[in-house]
Amino acid sequence: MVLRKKASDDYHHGNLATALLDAVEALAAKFGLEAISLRACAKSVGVSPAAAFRHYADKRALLTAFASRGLETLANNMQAAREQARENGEHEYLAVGMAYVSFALDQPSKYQVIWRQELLDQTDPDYQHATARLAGHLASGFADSLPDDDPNAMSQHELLAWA
Amino acid sequence: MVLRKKASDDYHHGNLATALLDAVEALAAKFGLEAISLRACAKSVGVSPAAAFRHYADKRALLTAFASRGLETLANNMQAAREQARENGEHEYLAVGMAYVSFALDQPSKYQVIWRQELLDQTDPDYQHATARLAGHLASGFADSLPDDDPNAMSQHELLAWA
DNA sequence: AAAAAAAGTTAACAGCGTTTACATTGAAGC
DNA sequence: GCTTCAATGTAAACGCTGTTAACTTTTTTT
Repeated sequence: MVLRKKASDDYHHGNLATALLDAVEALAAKFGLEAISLRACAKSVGVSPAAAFRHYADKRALLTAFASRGLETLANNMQAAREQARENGEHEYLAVGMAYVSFALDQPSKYQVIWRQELLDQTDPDYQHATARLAGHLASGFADSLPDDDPNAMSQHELLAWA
Repeated sequence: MVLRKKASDDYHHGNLATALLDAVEALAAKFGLEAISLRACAKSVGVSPAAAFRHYADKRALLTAFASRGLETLANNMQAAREQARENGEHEYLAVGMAYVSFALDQPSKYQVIWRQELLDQTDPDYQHATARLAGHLASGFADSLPDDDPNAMSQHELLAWA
């Protein structure tokens, strides 16, 4: 593991990979997913367009990494919600559903990219790991009711069909 | 209404608007939806790129017209299936579901573009008319069971949420 | 036949993803 | 401490994209 003192030296950025992910997040929130471009991300980070290719094989890889980060965050939220529900003796699958809906509402740009399969590389190991985690949490409440007034019932259907 | 004698004169194509739609269909079937470009469509029709803009405001309008044509076809299929089911005393909603699934399987490229909202102009009158027709047919069997082993149950959910 | 409208053309613009060749930097080994 | 080397940046170019502007040709209308 190599540690760096500053991220703002000059030539070397220090953390360009995650800085690019942050740029994706910011641009997606501002202009929408479709408007995202590698060049714009690079410019917003203050780096040349080609620099991005030192860290991601192509645009698809960058978006896949961004989606993976979002999936991991969502999985973390679900895990925390489940543990708290278990402590309080509440239904875990409800907590999972709530975490899902909260994520979708609070972070729409992160949420949307997760399901845009045509933009992602589904063979990516990190992505597969993240989706496996998420599927595990979703499966926790799947044997149950799927209440019709639950807005994420359809999305669970989707997830199952795709995973 | 203006009639033309030939579609292959020289300068004037005669039916460029629908020829471009056919080109979209052919290219989508061959290379996938994401690979479709205005320039490729124009070239495949044998016309300059700029010519497309005499008939469609932009690429989105072309894709929307293509989606509308697909939706109308699907609605026609459903209508025919319903009438035949009624004659035979069968369930109409089943016929509608069958027509839907058949369309999705037989014409995958047409089917896919229909649901790619981010590529379409949902304010387009033709598109709205087509979707309204389709929603009407789908609603015919919606009060009924939504059997879990019916592959288009989810899609009906989707359609309802979006229409 | 003249004028107007419709439907093409070529050429250009800015932006895109991506590659190639080169420059700079930080770390490792002598 | 110098040299070497890999990591990480740059600049410039390629071919592609959607789109526009100015112009030409054809068809229709008057």
